[in-house]
Amino acid sequence: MKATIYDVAREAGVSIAAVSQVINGKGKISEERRASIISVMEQLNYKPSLIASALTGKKTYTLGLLIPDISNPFFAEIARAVEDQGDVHGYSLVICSTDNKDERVERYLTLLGQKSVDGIIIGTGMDSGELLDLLLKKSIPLAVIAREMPGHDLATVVVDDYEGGRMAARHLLGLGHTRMAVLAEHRKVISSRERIRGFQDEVVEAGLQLPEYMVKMNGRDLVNDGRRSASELLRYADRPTAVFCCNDLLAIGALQAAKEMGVRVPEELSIVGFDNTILATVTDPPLTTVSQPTEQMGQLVVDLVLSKNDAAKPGESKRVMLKPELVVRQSTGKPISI
Amino acid sequence: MKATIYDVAREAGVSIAAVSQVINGKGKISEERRASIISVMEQLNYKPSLIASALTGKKTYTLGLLIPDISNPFFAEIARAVEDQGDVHGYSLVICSTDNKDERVERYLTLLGQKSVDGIIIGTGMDSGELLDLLLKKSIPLAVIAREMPGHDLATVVVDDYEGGRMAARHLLGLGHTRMAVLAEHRKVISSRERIRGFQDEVVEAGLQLPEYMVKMNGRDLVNDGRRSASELLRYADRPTAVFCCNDLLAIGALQAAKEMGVRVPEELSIVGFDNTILATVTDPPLTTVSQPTEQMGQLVVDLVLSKNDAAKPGESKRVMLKPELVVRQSTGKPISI
DNA sequence: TTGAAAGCGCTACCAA
DNA sequence: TTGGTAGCGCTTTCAA
Repeated sequence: MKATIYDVAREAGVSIAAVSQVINGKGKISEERRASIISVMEQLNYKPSLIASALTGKKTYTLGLLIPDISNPFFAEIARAVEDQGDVHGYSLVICSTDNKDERVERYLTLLGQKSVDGIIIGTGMDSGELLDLLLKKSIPLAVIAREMPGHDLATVVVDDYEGGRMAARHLLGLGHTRMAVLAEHRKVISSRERIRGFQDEVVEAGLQLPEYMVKMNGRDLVNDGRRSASELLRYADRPTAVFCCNDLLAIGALQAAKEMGVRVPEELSIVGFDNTILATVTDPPLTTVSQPTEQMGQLVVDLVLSKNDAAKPGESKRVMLKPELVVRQSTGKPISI
Repeated sequence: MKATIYDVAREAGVSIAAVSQVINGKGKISEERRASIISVMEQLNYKPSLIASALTGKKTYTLGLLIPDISNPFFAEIARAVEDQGDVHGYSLVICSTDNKDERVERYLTLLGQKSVDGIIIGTGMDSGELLDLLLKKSIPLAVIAREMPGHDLATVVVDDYEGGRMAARHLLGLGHTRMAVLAEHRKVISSRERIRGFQDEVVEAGLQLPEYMVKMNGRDLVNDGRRSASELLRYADRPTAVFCCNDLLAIGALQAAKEMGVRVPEELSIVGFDNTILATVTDPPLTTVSQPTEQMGQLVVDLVLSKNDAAKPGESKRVMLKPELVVRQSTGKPISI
């Protein structure tokens, strides 16, 4: 069986209060008692139960991370960054893959609440704003990463999605493209919407159009849905010479569609991704993509949710918006007709 | 503030015992009391604290997963499978990326112990067998995935690594290769060793050799280390015509090295990976690789650690060994000299 | 300095 | 059926 504080106290011939003191390094204890207690603790291999300590109002040293899917390399990278920074402060990480389904979001959120985690980091889309209020009422710190959470004043770390979209468009426009398409995620995903908006604004400012039928929404199975959507685009009589994909997974789908249909990339179709995951470096051809600084984002969001940062003006949540960066590889080029 | 069982009891005009009854669906309560209590619970948005309930000896509904790195797509897939199956039984998942460092393994293991998780799934290498015994003594169920844990009789789910190595070798031999090399992980990683052993046995049985200088060990930064190792191999006067990589990440490194040095794949160098991650489908050329059934593995290991499977003979731990599968893509071909 | 004791929120046993 | 109550393991007053 597991040793408890009572075992240690008995063995050391002291009260449990004394043992608690040395565990927490507080209070006054004579050096010899402390030493003897410590030695007993080691001997019994005693480790204080975090459950019990949490019940007395202390921390659980657990953070929750809500993301669409841990097997999506982008979120896996975010998770790793969050885990590492949490680890720095002694926290461990509960992973919650939501598939962007409200039902899963809801279930996970209440579960994390019941487990009294010390903070929840949200990196997934969700409709259920009420749930957040509930959590807030239970005074669980919340922070948002890689997403906006409109209508809620939460600490947030994002990349400038709008600007990222503009960068992608600027790059393609600069190459001379005039017929461009977009592969987006579910419309629930705000970052995706922002990227499209930026892309579109830039295109329109250049005096061109982004007709609605050139913008395809996609479901959960990003690669395959992206592939299907791209095939459709490529079957148009006025098929696009370039496609901006709201993440690398969709871009890979587009790449596959092009390959299947014998459409050369980038000669006949330029493809731009988003996220700059490891995937973008290994595709054929390597993907031009908009990069997010995942490591920095993970660090910042953990510090925010744990309020390890310099406290902002009270009542005003911190917002950090990082700059994306365009990484040009070989999946983009001049349109062949030019 | 968060509502407690006392709030509910007071509000409903009953004892906390009654409330506890309806939470756990046990004991006898009249239908009306039950209904009224339930309505009060909803009204107060009461959710029982899992911390408190865990302290009374019930489960924590938390599982720990130790893996080298969640940002490695193979382990991200495993994690997703484990998470989903855990979710089926109402458990959430704490992710622990160890980087295969004993120090991290140790820290995470004791942390999980202090948090009284209901089970730990180990998918990382480790030297510290004593720690496991300690955990076992504290009666935390353990199970191993995608690894062997020699010297410990633990429930285990693996793929037949040895056979996987043989399959890779058979494939390359069948293509006519005679000078082959291996890119392996750190020697601490047993699965890697088994894969090499299988590969080597098959090669030797074919009357060929696998000299030691053709086997390169690699560190934590798999892609880059793989790239470096592959460059070395390609600089040999008797450079190999094929290389078997113990995972897809190493294979990608090899691919990059080949590209950098102008070595054509598969014409001048055939590359075989292992794991069949999403990466293998997007590389240029797509990777021939040995596939592991991650989803099935995740499901099985969760059921094992929760003993949801049909109980084995007591005292005898369950072992499940799944068959790998060779997925032939375009990174392998006949050696050019033939 | 030290320790007795009152919780933390919930479960489970036992008496009413 | 119901509710009082003794813990679960630990923290934290508050006296001694």
